[in-house]
Amino acid sequence: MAVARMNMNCSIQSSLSCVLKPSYFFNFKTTQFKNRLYFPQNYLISSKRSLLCTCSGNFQAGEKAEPFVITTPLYYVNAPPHMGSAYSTIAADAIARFQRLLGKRVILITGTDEHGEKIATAASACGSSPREHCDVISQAYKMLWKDLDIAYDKFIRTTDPKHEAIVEEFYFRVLAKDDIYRADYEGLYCVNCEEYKDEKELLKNNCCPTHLKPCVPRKEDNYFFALSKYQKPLEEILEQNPDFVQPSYRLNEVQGWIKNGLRDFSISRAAVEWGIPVPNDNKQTIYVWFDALLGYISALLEDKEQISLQSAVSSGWPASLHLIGKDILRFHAVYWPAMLMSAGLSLPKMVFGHGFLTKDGMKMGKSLGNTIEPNELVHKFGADAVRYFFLREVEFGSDGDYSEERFVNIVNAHLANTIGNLLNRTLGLLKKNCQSTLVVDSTIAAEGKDFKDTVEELVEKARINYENLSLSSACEAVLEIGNAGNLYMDKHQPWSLFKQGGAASEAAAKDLVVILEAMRIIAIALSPVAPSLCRQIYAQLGYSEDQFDNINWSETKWGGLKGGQVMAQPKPVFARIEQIKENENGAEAAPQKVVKKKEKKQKVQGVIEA
RNA sequence: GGGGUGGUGGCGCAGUUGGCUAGCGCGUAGGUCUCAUAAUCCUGAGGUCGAGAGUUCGAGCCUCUCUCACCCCA
Repeated sequence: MAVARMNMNCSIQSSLSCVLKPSYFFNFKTTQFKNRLYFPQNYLISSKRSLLCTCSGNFQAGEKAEPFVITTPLYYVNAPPHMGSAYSTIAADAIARFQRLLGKRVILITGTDEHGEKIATAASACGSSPREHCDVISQAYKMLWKDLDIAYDKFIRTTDPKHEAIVEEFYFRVLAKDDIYRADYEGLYCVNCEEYKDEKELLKNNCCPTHLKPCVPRKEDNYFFALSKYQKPLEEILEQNPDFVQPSYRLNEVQGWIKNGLRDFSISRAAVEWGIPVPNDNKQTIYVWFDALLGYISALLEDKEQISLQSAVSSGWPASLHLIGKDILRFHAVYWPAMLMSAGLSLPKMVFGHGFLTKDGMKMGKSLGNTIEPNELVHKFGADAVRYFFLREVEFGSDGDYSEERFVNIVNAHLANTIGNLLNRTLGLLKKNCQSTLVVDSTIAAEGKDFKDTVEELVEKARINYENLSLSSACEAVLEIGNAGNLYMDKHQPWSLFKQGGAASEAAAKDLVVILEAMRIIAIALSPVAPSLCRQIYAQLGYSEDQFDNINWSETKWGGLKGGQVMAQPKPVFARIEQIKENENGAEAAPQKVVKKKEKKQKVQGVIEA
């Protein structure tokens, strides 16, 4: 229920510290390798291991290495997936893919939060059972993730029996700690929020500020979690691990919440049937926090494994990063750590709260009818374009805006014009002049050329930005390689050199190798963001699917392409998006830009003819 | 009401411990090459850095006041 009502963000730097080469260890923006949080007393049950780099060279994904566990929120199935969920998931997937490139064993967890009154209501509204409803919506999520190239490792549904078992065990642990008690609660309840509201925050007629519908008086005895007991420990944790909350500017807010005093919160509902029964009291069901958040742990269970907290935890807990939207930061940065401490489990290493998306400068809302439909977007423009746009154009952590015009401009300029066209023009020349075959090793071709150094510097820049979760800057650095490549082409003009023949022709052939090697590096470095596009680039460079599936960040080092390698037929890897706009009659007009240029040409011709 | 963040060329943003002619992306104007996905590359236009005052030899960066926007809390 609620995990999904949040959003996410995250940053990784610390935990990721492992890198491939010692030389990669300099220059981090933040206090990187503080890999681990220092928790008071024994909240750290598992992890001393990870602190320093566990890596050595291209370490293999060994069973023993601590995995990099990253989570998206578990999305609430009250409605089909929206763009916010897609954004969180795209970002998490890109980070996961980058970590895999570093050779880490990565577990990307996502899933759906399926309990609660709202779900039961939504289901009956369409005449189906809650379970049927959940099946449909969670399936819709899975399909969207497939369309968006999300390579998740675990998809946990909170209605999964093994999840329910974990929830129960967790509950007992906290109960044994004396952190759960029963109390009467009376107040105004918003059915849509599924929570009690403070009268102060309500609008006229006791309307909920979020749903604008009247809240109803409700009285029930609930079970409460003694959050207030954890005020001090939480303060200490944040003080000692300032990187725990990311982006850093959100830390103050979290500290403010804690400082203002923490109130125990209700963890059960008496009037809700669609949920996990409270152990020892089947008249109540467990409310979202003690249900959905546990999905991050239950998801770790292997299929044939014994279902217990211990075995789940041993499969990868604590998470390296919870990526969420800023709206659910409180629950992940305050409630959740306290719950974990109570249960004697380690805390996640980082919680990153990303920003919200707007459309054409306006907040999105169903009532406004201006939502971005992720399905529509991905079907219209493809996964690479959607992923690239949101990761590149929205500074990760901040709010960001979507407009179709901007989307098309950016994606065309970067993916089609800069990267796609660079590959295409180079392969065209290679085909015409070299039978699509590289004449020498890229290392030899680049001898004495600054270009190679430029590329290596930019790749390193990209790597550092990925590590710091500055995804936009990482994209930017990769794009700069493309710009440098186009510039190199224009300066060397291999097409003219080929016409001269002889030594000039040989030099030109080498230039093409140099560009293609840069292209190969781009394909690896951009693969976390635009995996399908990069796969196509790799294929055109003459590599197999298998080779692409096994790439490693260490291969961004110059020198991968060897003489004799045969390239595939040149074919645009990313087609420009031509914007079709309707004219006044409602009929489709030709793509705007094209029309413009044609007009220009005709004008020129007219002048000439006259 | 308290607190926070932010207001930089059309749009989105960078601007380090205050210092030479305020940068970048997209867009835009003109030019150029012709290998390429009407792409590339070059050049240009466009900014009183929210307003006002102060500190300073010097402020987009510091101080104060005001204003606008968004967020958190009460």
